[in-house]
Amino acid sequence: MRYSQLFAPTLREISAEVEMPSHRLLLRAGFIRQLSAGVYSFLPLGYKVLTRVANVVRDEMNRAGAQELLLPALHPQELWAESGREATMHDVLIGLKVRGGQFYLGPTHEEVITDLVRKNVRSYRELPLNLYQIQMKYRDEPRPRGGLVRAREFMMKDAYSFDRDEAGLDATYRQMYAAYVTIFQRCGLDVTPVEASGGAIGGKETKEFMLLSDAGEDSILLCPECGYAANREIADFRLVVAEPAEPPRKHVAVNTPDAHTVQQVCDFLHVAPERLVKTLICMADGQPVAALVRGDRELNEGRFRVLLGAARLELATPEQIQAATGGPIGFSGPVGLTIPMYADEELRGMVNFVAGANAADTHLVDVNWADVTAPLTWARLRFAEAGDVCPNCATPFTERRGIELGHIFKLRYAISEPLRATFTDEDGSEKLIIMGCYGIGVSRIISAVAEACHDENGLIWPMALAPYQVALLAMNMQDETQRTLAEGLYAALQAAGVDVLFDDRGERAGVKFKDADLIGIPLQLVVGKNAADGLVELRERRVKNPQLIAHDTVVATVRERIAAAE
RNA sequence: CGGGGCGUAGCGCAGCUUGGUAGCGCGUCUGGUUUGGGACCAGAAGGUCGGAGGUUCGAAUCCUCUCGCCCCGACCA
Repeated sequence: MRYSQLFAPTLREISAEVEMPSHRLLLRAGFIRQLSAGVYSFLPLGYKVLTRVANVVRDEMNRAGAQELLLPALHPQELWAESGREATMHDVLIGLKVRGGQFYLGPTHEEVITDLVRKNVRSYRELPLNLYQIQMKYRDEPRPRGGLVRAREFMMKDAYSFDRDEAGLDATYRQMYAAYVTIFQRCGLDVTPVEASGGAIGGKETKEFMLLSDAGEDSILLCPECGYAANREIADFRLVVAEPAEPPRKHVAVNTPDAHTVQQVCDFLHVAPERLVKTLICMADGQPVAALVRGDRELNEGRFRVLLGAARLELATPEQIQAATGGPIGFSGPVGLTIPMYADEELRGMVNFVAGANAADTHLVDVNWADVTAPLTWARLRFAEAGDVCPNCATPFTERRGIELGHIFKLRYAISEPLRATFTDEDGSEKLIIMGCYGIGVSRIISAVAEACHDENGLIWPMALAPYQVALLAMNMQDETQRTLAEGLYAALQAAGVDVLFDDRGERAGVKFKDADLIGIPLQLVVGKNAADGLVELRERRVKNPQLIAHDTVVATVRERIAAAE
């Protein structure tokens, strides 16, 4: 490709509003442009990288025995109602009216693929089946961010497996796990598999593939000793129970005007947050329940929701709190409460703690569990955090942020049951197909690689994903010797099957260097003053190690370097 | 959805506090000189100041509403 023909509008400056390095660089280097929040165009360079990522994924999926197909983006509303996910995924569904009824833009394709399979698969002889698609998905994200990291329209690879039985699913799952490890490795990413939550769809035994990064949206707890790694949403830990340090006293009410946050109460009473029991009033499918955690801890709402078996769980509004506790928000406490109460097991050992009095501007001090008369259920309610210890080896966790790039999990019958996707087994009985689902954020990988591979001058693509393998820079196109040599090398490299971007513009050398660095092509071939001696300069974007080589060895040397890099 | 920030020329920004001729840098166009790390000189074009309403003799600037975008949180197969 000749740079003079290429549509790659690079930007010298970019708005200070754009913060994430990958986002800034992808915009500056002319890979993507935003149309709307979370909606991006892929320009030629960005599209080439997207295609390269997709091809790596495709390659490994095919190798693992999955078959590629393409599914509709328009999904009839009835199908989503049938699976029951119209309700659970309501918030992200983008609906639209079409002649013939209500449709949704596909946010994921379990329903569509399962419908396809239930209509076309009858016998155990046709199983197992692993089908995948690489295409745009659409979600009404509450908050798009970070460019391609979280978009409303994004490219995703999703594979769906259909097996006869648990053993078959196990085998497929393991196969996908191995394929994922290879895919991320080929993309040059150091990805950490972590224990994860199945989310709204449920499903046990699930792994997320995380790129550890400060820009990540998920919190990961890592055991430096045994390698246990888990998303904070589900991370397990070994509970260290404190022994009561003092005899219980009788509780008393104290006036705490305007102290409705933990911090305010602590400041006012001069106690540490871990001496407080925080009482959170939640609405579980419309019914009020109380969750008690230590003042300095965070309630894991997802875990709590699963514990309650509720479909929906949210924090109660001030009005709902008033109705459920008789007091205003910020002053709730377990003493005298009549709604169902769940207390974090860590609280068992606490004595003489502080809690709300369910009355305005009032807290109770020296509260003890004996003071709580209504039934109380002990459970694990809080998030694990750095400092908690590994469930396997009791080593303290470290906590990191991560960008989720892939997610594999066993759906089992979560979709096939409501959709009645069955087959006839060897013994003539009708059975539900057991399913798995394996996603990779293809467009997100672009951001992840950009985030992991860049320097102050721009992007640095790994050879396998680079938009071009070599940037051929002619320092001075006016110089006949340079121009002729560069044109010759361009033709020779193309003939040798090298993907080369030839900067044939009339720009000054500095501009060409800046653009080449910004775009991040791994190899740079510089035709300049040494052209008269038949010499050109070869260097790597990553390390900037100029090396003079004879013009007639260029093709061979470049091919060697490419092979070495892949 | 809660909190914070920002919308002024193609891009990046200043001007707004204290109302009075809309500015700077980059880019673009023309001519010339340059040519190994985003050149220089001369000239030129280019703006409904996000939108609507209001206050005022007069609004980019003050007030109200609204739309869009960014960041933090909530949410997230």
